[in-house]
Amino acid sequence: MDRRQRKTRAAIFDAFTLLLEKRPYHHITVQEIIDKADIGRATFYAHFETKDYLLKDLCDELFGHISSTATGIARGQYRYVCENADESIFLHLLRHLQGNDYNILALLSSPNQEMFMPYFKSSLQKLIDLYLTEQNMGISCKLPHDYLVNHVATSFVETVNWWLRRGRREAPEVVAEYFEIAVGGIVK
Amino acid sequence: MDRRQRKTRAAIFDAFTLLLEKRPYHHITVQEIIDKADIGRATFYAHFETKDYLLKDLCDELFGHISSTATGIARGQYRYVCENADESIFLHLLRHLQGNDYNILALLSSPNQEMFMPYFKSSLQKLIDLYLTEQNMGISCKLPHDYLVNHVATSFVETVNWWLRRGRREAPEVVAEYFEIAVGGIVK
DNA sequence: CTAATATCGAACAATTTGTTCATCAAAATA
DNA sequence: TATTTTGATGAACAAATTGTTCGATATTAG
Repeated sequence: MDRRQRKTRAAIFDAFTLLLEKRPYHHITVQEIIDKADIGRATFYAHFETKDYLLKDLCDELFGHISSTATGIARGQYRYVCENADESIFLHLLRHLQGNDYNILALLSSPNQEMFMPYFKSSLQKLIDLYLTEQNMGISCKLPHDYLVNHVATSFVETVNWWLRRGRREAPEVVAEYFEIAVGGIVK
Repeated sequence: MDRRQRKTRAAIFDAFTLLLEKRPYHHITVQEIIDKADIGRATFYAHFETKDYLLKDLCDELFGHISSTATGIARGQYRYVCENADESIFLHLLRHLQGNDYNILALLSSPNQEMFMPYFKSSLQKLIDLYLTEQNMGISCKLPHDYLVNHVATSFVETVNWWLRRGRREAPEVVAEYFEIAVGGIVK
């Protein structure tokens, strides 16, 4: 990819992200993005058909990254066992969230939180599906598989949102503990 | 309120609801609403400042109704006890959803499902908050009250969404059973 | 160096929004 | 019933925004 294209694309993503952190998506105009990114109008439309496609591409990049990281973790050494795991996969995710990827955190704390939830959730679902299947968990319980996956994924997303809404006062360990109490009864 | 006002307001709500059932909120134009409601342009703006306010008013009406019904139920005879309740409050809500209020169901099944979730959830939160506090439940467990309320409310909303996504194949009793298995471990 | 390609910026039509106003119709009131 | 008040109408309007086009310029890759 041409270096110019890369720079333009990055400039647009950065500008868009900054705007999304402050104001609701629907109130952000293409012109604002263009101004903040400091590019020409025609250039924007050479990269993205519409604002909606821009959003989609941004989300794919952000959560695709998390998703692959998560899948990597899922193949690894972590076990979802409430009693004796000293680092559950969910604690790991929380740490990962808090530490590296400030962008995702900022967006999940933004006025557009609701908009990003589905992306976040669906990347988690892949992970949790894999996880529950691999470890043969949740078989003994009477819940349909997809119901269970959805329930666990949603509960984690909501746990993160609760954490963020309160300004991340609790340590990841505490939050992970809450989450495991909340869903722990089912899959063990 | 003037009969003309009532009729106009109802016409707008009906038209808007019909449109919301089929197409995403952001793609619906004020002009479309006007056309479908068969009213004058100026009339629309005499009733609602913007499309956003119209949405808010519609939601207040829909979920305010559910919310007060729910609060009524909460004051009543129902108990959230998994083992021996022959009709939990949640089952009652599911029946109520399936039966009477087709509009809410249609909107929660629509392309705008995500948009209505927060309203649905917050009306449930009031109910669940009341319920858990009244019955002194969830005290023995180590979760913060607001975390617990949020978790239970979200789980119910997601249960309903799961049910709707699959075309309401299961009987309300079965769905209520799933829900109670999912959250049952915590508050007993 | 040269050919290909990305950016620029201004100009453009098309859509949508929200307002205004004079006129007409319906409701409340006396 | 007659009068007054209020709501509905629809056309016309400015403003904002969108997505496109095109010739000129700058940058990259080979």
